[in-house]
Amino acid sequence: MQKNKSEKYHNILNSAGAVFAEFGFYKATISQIATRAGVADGTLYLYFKNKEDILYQFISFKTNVVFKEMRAAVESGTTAEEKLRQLIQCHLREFQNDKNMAIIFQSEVRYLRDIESQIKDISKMYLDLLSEIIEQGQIEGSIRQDLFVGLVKRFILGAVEGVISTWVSADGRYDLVSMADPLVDLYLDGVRGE
Amino acid sequence: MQKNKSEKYHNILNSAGAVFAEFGFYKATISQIATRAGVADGTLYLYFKNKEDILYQFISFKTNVVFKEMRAAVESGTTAEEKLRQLIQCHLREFQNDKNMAIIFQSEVRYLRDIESQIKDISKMYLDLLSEIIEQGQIEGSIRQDLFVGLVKRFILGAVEGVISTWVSADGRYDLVSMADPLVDLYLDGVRGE
DNA sequence: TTTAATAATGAATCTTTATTCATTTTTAGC
DNA sequence: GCTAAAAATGAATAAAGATTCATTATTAAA
Repeated sequence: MQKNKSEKYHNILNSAGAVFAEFGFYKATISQIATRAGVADGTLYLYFKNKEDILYQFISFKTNVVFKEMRAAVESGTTAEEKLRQLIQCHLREFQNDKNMAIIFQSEVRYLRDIESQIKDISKMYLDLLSEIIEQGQIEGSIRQDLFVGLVKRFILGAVEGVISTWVSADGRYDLVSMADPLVDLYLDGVRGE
Repeated sequence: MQKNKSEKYHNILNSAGAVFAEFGFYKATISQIATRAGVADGTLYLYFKNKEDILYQFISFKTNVVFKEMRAAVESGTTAEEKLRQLIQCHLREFQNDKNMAIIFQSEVRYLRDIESQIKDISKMYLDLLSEIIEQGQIEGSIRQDLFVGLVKRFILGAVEGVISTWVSADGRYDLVSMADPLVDLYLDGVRGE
């Protein structure tokens, strides 16, 4: 198994992403991935331990990339509200720009239940970003004090994921990023009338 | 294949639910399900077309039950706010009372992408319930007019699902239903301070 | 009790694929 | 251009597990 992350490695990884996204992990076959990558079946085993490892590495790689972006986005804001807007915008942008990733994160991550790993911590990292933002907002006074923060975080992440999920179901036919501000407005002000 | 939904049919369905929830659809085996149900492998095929059909029927059955409950819950309220509270409470209660269902809805429904069916409409039915409530609220004046309803619905459902998902990850160790009111408060009033 | 229909069994079959590895091709240093 | 190491190939292997079906057990009516 090669050690350096060569061009071929990433080529296979991307092909795998496309195939997993289209068929799901279990229905996807090694041959499909190999064919799409333009290599022989056996070649995959020079770069990956096994089929599961391909999924694992895909998710792991994407997670790293996306989190770097997200952290940068958060740091680009000053107030809690700015940071939140930047985060949600970044989240939607990254997923919009990589629909395979969006689909896989949505459908396959659940299958990694057993695999103890950094992967379990995808949401955790995200929720930690949110924690920081919420705490800052509470200090600033822009966010209420009387909140169950654990619930608020889940509330925010759940809603973004729901929006992404709908977008995926709609085959990515509309602009996802434009949902960011309306969504944050909902977080902040709720739906109550009068 | 039997036609009437006998006791054995439901026994198998429940066993399947437990096994699917524990191992996931693809890692679950027919033998595991049969053993847990206390019947022979072949017996499953007297009641179900194939393995996928078992999952399909499980989801289908649970969906019907839960939707009956949800509709009743909504109808038990008068104002939009009451209806929303009842719906979310019912949602959380039903999932709390049937963790296998919660896990399966969360992890496996995505796999039915290809299967065109009433199952695709799980969220749709739910979103329709929400539509009614939101529209009523807008007429009453308890919900703002200037909302993108499509987004609001997704926002609400996404957040509940997120909360359920966290509860499942935490192995169902706390009371899910008690999250209902705080959650609805978030929908209504948001997190903004002062 | 006999019998015919119905239900259940579980070992054998069949299919599908992930994985291996003996062989071939490519690469790069000389 | 030669050669040894590295990389790639893809046919053969092996394992798993879904599904079938000939056989056995159960049921219920006469």
